[in-house]
Amino acid sequence: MSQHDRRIEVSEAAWRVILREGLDRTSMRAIAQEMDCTTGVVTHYFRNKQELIVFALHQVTARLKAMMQATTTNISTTEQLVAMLSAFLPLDDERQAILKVWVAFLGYAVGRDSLMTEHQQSAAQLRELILQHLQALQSAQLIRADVDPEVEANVLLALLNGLSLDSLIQSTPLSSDQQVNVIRRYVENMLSPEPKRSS
Amino acid sequence: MSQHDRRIEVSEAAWRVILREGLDRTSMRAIAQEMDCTTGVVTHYFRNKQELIVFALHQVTARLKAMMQATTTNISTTEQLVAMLSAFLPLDDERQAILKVWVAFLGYAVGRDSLMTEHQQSAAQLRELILQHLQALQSAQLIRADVDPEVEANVLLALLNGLSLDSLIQSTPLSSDQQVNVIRRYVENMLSPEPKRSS
DNA sequence: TTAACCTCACAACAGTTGTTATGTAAAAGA
DNA sequence: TCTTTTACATAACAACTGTTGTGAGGTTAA
Repeated sequence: MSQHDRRIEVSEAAWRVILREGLDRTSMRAIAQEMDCTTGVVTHYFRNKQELIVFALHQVTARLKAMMQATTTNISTTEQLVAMLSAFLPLDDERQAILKVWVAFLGYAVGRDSLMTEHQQSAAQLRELILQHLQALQSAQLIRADVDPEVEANVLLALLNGLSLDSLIQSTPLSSDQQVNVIRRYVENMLSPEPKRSS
Repeated sequence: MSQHDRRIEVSEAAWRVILREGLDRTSMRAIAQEMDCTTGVVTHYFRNKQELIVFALHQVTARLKAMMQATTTNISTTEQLVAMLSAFLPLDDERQAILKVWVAFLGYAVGRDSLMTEHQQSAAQLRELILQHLQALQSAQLIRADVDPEVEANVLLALLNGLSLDSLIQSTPLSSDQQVNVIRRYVENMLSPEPKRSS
């Protein structure tokens, strides 16, 4: 097993501890215990704790990005855009877990400018991803000309983050179908007026 | 100064430390130092740290709720609804500070079920607030009959939370006007069809 | 075989943590 | 005035933290 893979194993053990105990109780010893070994492993693959935290955060944001990119790369219909955006939503256990870890890291970043910058860079990448597809769809005249892709990219990402939080902190959260439908309705509101069909 | 007021002073000192240092570095001693006194004060007014944390969190959620309720209690137009919702957005320094503290607490709640429940209760109250106004507007036939207030209450709160996060983690966040406009456009999409006017 | 290296266990370090007990001066109440 | 309570300061406690160093055992390379 390569050194890089081993680092990922450590960071995934860290995820599990974070989910179970909380980020502030995720100590070196707790991570090692989660891996059924000693702190020697952790210190061997990471210079110090901060490096581990940053690495684990990178893994989270990389996964989020990968989830959206895993859909068709060439988005030619709005329904494909909906599919890509929905890939971000916490619709299964794995994505819910990632969401919780992400939220833990975000809260941890308050009061730590360097970590908050990491979050901003990650968010910028996701925004760019959405933006490019919006611009492509607008070039193809599938969405209206008066829609500002720069703004709507922010709004769509905000909607995704908001719906994700909804599933976390609402006692009566939206169902999976409802979450996707919210996205779909918002996207369809940007559609160009339907060309008249001969009836 | 009453005992209750003193407790609030302590929790507000905790907020400042959280903003500056991060929640996990907000120790009893750091809070006391922020108040220019010793830990004797903190331990005198709070049984233990958890009680302090829960109290400070309650103060945050109470403020958020108060902000939305501070607008006109009787919402008879959709623009008043937009105003109420906009009161939640982090449009000034104070509300941005509260947002950061809230995010810190939310991340801290991951792995702590009791704290997460507190967040859910707070979110349920905000949802109820929005829901009641939506139902009233629908009764007055200002918004369409096919709009489901139960769903839209979640969506609107998700949009508010999402836009708030946007201002925190986007390197190119929406301006204040843009944030309000997003809310306004979404609300106006629920409007009943305009009654024909004589022209 | 010998040497270098990788992987990890283990122990010890100083610093920080929440909590508790004790002391003290001021305020309040009788 | 005497007593009780309030509002802190101070110090000490064990538990836990990240970090570092040492060394053992196994693998690889010469």
